Amino acid sequence: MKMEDFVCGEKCPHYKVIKDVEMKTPDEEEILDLADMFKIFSDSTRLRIILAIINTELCVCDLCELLNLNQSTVSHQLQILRTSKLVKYRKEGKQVFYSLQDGHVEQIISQALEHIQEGGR
Amino acid sequence: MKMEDFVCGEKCPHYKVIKDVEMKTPDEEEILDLADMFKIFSDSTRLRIILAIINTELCVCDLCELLNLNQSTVSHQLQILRTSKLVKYRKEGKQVFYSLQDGHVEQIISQALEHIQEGGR
DNA sequence: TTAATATATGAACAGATGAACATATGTTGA
DNA sequence: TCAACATATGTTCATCTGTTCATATATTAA
Repeated sequence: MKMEDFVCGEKCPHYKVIKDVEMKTPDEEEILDLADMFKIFSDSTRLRIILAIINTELCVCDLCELLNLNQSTVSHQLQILRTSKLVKYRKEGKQVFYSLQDGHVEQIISQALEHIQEGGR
Repeated sequence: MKMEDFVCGEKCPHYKVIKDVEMKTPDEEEILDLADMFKIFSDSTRLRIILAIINTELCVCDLCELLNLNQSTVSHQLQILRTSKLVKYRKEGKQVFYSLQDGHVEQIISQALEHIQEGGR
């Protein structure tokens, strides 16, 4: 990046600071992955599914009951969670039991929950 | 919830488990707030802005340069971040410097980043 | 006051997304 | 084999979201 490229000319740019930040920032691909992950959590239906199976494995039918959603909606969201490798599943006859892939998800969510609970300020 | 309300009749429902999960799950409002928070993080532009100001306050112009975005886009996203109380700002003449509201955001993001970096598995 | 600069905001448009419906797949037992 | 059940998936539609363009506001200096 050259000095002349700055929109604000020599008036505003904090050139050194920018260079510095550029160094420390995760690369583009990581940021996109990160955004994708948060996108999964950004829907309340998916979040409710995740919270439901945080300590217990549940079958699709249980999730429908618990969350009062129709089966199609639940299955579609579970597919998204499967694709993003956030949940694992186990088949038992006709039923499929879902649970969280690992503890990381739980940590991320409970951290965020803390932030919420500390009040809007 | 009554037994008869179950879609799967007496075949599938893990009644006790469901009751149990219901107890431990955060209430609706909290889940919605949580989803809203993740929604903020779910856009790569906003995420890049957040990551940029994670340790340094930056003016809008700096952010435009650093992220190679036009000024309108940055301002719009900053408004969203302001509204959700995730950033604070400080005016200095014509410029406005933005920084993170508190350390929680950083923690949530770095935790998620760890998850990403551990590989897709 | 006027011009230049930094930021904010309104409107419009393209693309993304979640829910619902219909239907398909797969499993079990008769 | 067939019927019942549990789950998955394709499609459509209404809604939401991010970006861009144009313009407004605010601050500074001449």
